[in-house]
Amino acid sequence: MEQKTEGKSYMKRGLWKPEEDMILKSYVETHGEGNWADISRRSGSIRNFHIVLCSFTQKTERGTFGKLRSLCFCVDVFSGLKRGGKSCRLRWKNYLRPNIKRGSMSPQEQDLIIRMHKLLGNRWSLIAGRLPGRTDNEVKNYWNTHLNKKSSSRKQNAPESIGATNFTDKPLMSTEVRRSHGEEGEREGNGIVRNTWMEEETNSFDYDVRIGSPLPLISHYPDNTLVFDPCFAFTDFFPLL
DNA sequence: AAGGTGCCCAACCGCGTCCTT
DNA sequence: AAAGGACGCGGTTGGGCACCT
Repeated sequence: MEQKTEGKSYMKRGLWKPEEDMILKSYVETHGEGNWADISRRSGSIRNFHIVLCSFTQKTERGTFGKLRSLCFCVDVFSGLKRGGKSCRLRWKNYLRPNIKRGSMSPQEQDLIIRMHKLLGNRWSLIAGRLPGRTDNEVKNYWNTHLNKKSSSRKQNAPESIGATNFTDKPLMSTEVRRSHGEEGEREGNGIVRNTWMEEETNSFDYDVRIGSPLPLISHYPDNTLVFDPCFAFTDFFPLL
């Protein structure tokens, strides 16, 4: 799904792929936040690229199992990430930014949202500012799907403590990541085994094409188990390029 | 098992504000 | 002071999933 936006080339839309996340994350870590329009503007001019190694551990109710390692080549930064600036900013702000808290709202957070909303109305960014790790989009969605109904039904019924409601935990990973890692389900009560891949660590290595940095063609990861040749056809790994 | 329905939430859109020139 | 671009915010949409019949 692509569309001509922002008066430039055709921009990709829809759900973000893990590779795109990786590229955006790499860009922001290298260049900092802001200049979102530059990400797509610089698209196509490969100047350097990152190698990112992610480790995941599989946690089940029977304990923690082996690691899944995924090797990702982030063709920098200047990557061919055909996304509009707005889309990149939103993705970073709502999902990729460090310290984003995922999972269900605690009773305290629910209570705070209700009280703040009573005070400020739909000023979601202000409300989110009082909830560390929560985004305005998340607070807004949460209000619209959970609290709005509850709040209106509370007007009809007797006022109650909001902490009494039993909310189920949300998954820890985004929809697309959960799908790509084959998450089975969270309904432990129904006999379905919890099977969640958790990102454990990420290592990245840079190769600068501009200045021909003297990084070796063969790199070893900390445990000396992986080898990488940057002359690789990395486009094989990035259908989006 | 298959189809219908409703819910959730990530992402998009439009508009207002801020900043730079 | 004006214009244009970048950014931020709130409203809305729609894809995918779970549940129901």
